[in-house]
Amino acid sequence: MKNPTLPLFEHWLYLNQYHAQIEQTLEKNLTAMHDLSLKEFYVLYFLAQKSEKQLRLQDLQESVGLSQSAMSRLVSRFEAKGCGVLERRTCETDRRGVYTSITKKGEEKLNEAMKTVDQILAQRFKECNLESLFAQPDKITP
Amino acid sequence: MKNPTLPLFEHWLYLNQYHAQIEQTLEKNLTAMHDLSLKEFYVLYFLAQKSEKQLRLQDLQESVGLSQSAMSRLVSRFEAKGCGVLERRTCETDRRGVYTSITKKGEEKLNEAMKTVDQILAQRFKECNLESLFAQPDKITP
DNA sequence: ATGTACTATATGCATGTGCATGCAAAATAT
DNA sequence: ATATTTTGCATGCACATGCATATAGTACAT
Repeated sequence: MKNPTLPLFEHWLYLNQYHAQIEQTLEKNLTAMHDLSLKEFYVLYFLAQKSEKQLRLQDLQESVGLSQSAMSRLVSRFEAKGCGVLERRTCETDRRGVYTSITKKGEEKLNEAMKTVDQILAQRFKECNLESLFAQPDKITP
Repeated sequence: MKNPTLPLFEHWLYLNQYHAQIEQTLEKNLTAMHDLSLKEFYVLYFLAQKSEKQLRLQDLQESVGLSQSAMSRLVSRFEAKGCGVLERRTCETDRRGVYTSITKKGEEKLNEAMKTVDQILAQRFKECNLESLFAQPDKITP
């Protein structure tokens, strides 16, 4: 007797669309203005967060949310781009491991790119009625 | 003098992770329990929404948020799976166009799958402090 | 010390995606 | 009416991804 398409799902669709729009805007602007993919930006961000300015591939995958193989190749491509924001180095104490570290140049690039990102996020977060996204779905259509 | 990594971005990361987790759970469960990808499910949903139970490929792309070519192939593959939930038919009045329509069997499958989806969404929406996701970021770290 | 199990990353392969383009049908101009 | 432009979908191609597996190094058992 229930409505087969409950408003719960419509909420998800809305959230989905909202997320996709922001993601696409970030991707487009980072690429155009900083020659960075969004995921490359994430990598720089998570590296910069660490005081040692470096992370194992393993830790990067978890943070960014990619598979092990995808992250391995992402970092490879990123380093191969030759923009010098990133370095790979075999771990001395465990020579299976690979450390990826961000360079000074990388931190500067990150800071510049972060300005763009923050600007976009500020605008998007403002222009959208966020509360309605997460009003209790049950209470919207009785 | 500003902090180079403003909390605005952390909010985005949180939203991103939240979104990714739900999406992955939906994908996994739809595949396992109903032999449907999430995007196939979206297609069925948008078709069922229309009273005519059919849509142009063009309209489907927009609704689902895929490129024209991706949607063309998605529907092709979906039909080719042979589960009989979907039909493609050339538009009579404009023979360039293609109508995709959902079958009775498709609607039943959608309803079953929707139960799974709603169940997951209800759980995920509940177990997460959604308000904190969208508290005004400015006010969090003065 | 040697063999076995485990771990971290790299790589072959299949797949889904977007972009550019092709092709057929319709709309428009002349 | 014919030529040109536009539209809707299909398809070649390049590429990023996940899964499965290979490779190399480490840990553990005996």
